[in-house]
Amino acid sequence: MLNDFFNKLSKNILLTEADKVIFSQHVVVKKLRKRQYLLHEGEICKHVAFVNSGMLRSYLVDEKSNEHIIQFAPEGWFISDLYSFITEDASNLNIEAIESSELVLVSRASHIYLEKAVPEFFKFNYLQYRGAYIALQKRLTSTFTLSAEEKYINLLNIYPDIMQRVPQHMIASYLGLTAETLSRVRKKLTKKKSEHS
Amino acid sequence: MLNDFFNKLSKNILLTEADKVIFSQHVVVKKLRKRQYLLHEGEICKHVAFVNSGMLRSYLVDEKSNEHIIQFAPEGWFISDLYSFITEDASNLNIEAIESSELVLVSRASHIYLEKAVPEFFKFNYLQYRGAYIALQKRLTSTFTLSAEEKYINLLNIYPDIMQRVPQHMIASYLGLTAETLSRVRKKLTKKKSEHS
DNA sequence: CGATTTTTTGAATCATATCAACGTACGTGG
DNA sequence: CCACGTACGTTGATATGATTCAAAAAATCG
Repeated sequence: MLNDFFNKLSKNILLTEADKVIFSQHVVVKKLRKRQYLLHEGEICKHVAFVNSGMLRSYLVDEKSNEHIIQFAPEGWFISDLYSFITEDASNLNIEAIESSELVLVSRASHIYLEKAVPEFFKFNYLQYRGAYIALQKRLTSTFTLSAEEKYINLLNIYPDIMQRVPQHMIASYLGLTAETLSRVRKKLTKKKSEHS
Repeated sequence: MLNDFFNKLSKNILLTEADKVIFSQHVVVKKLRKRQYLLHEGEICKHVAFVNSGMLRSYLVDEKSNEHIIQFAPEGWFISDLYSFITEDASNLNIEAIESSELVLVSRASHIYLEKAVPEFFKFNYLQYRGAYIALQKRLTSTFTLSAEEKYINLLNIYPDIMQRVPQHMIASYLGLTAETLSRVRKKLTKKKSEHS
């Protein structure tokens, strides 16, 4: 059950068998069917979830009830509302499975415990946060500097297979576009492509 | 020279006098006059800078040669291009003093050394990265969900005195607006305010 | 003071959003 | 297996918020 989880950790840190035992005593495996939620806005985010299989999304709903996707988490990724998880304030995010998924959940208490009991896990989180910060900064600058078309192409460069897994309107939401705009962008691109050949 | 720096660290971690001695041997104090640069794009970012006094900005220039401000760093903040600093790839950011400033510089080698020699510094950076990630996520969502006017008001709520220190066109750049748009937003707001009274 | 930088204002333009309708595909229950 | 409902994607017409360009006004600096 926890193999993928341990493999992920092992890519960045050194995990002993003893560490794995400790982890296995402090994490919970959970399955979610498509469209089930790990977190609803208003709740306190109780877990960091590692995605063993499947895929989740976190999103926020604004005053005009438009959804804005913060993050996609396919297998091998983590997802949470870190702000709520740390502060124990109510979250304004929703986290939903967009495919049937298997998760490894780490509660707040376990997270704190594990960082002490397994110093390498503390280091792992250090690297995660740092990497997430850098990646998010890239996303912000592409939001500022690119047109709708460029944003879409840029995303495809980073995640070439994303269109095969994620509904188009969710991609639009992630990019900060409307579904209609993305549809038109794609149409224009396929036209360009056919002209080009 | 390093008092502000140590005070900043001490807000989140416990620093011993011995730690302070170690730090003092591995950091460099540098002064920058207004308009001087800590980093030009194309260079490798060699330092993380703590701002003792003054204020810096980091920004990126896009293909249309528009500037986009990534971060402001007034006294008490850190600034760097973390991506370039870590990977030692060329940076595409510029870091410039927008006021005469005094900085405490930590080189890459020193940063790595200090994280080992002063475990609390490792913890400090963990907290910094985590906090920076959360803050950046808020900024991204406000970019997605708010109008120009709302973005400006939102910024004033977070940094009430920012207009007193930063030229207006830089605020616009930080918010992802043109200087003209921000000027019009402000005009509209002062009108609203006067009507309201 | 003159010179440069910054902010303001106006008019035209543009990219994207909005609203509404339609087409298509999918999956579930009858 | 068909029919119906729901979700998803496309298309068109129109609206809108923000940008662009240009120039004047105001502020700042040496």
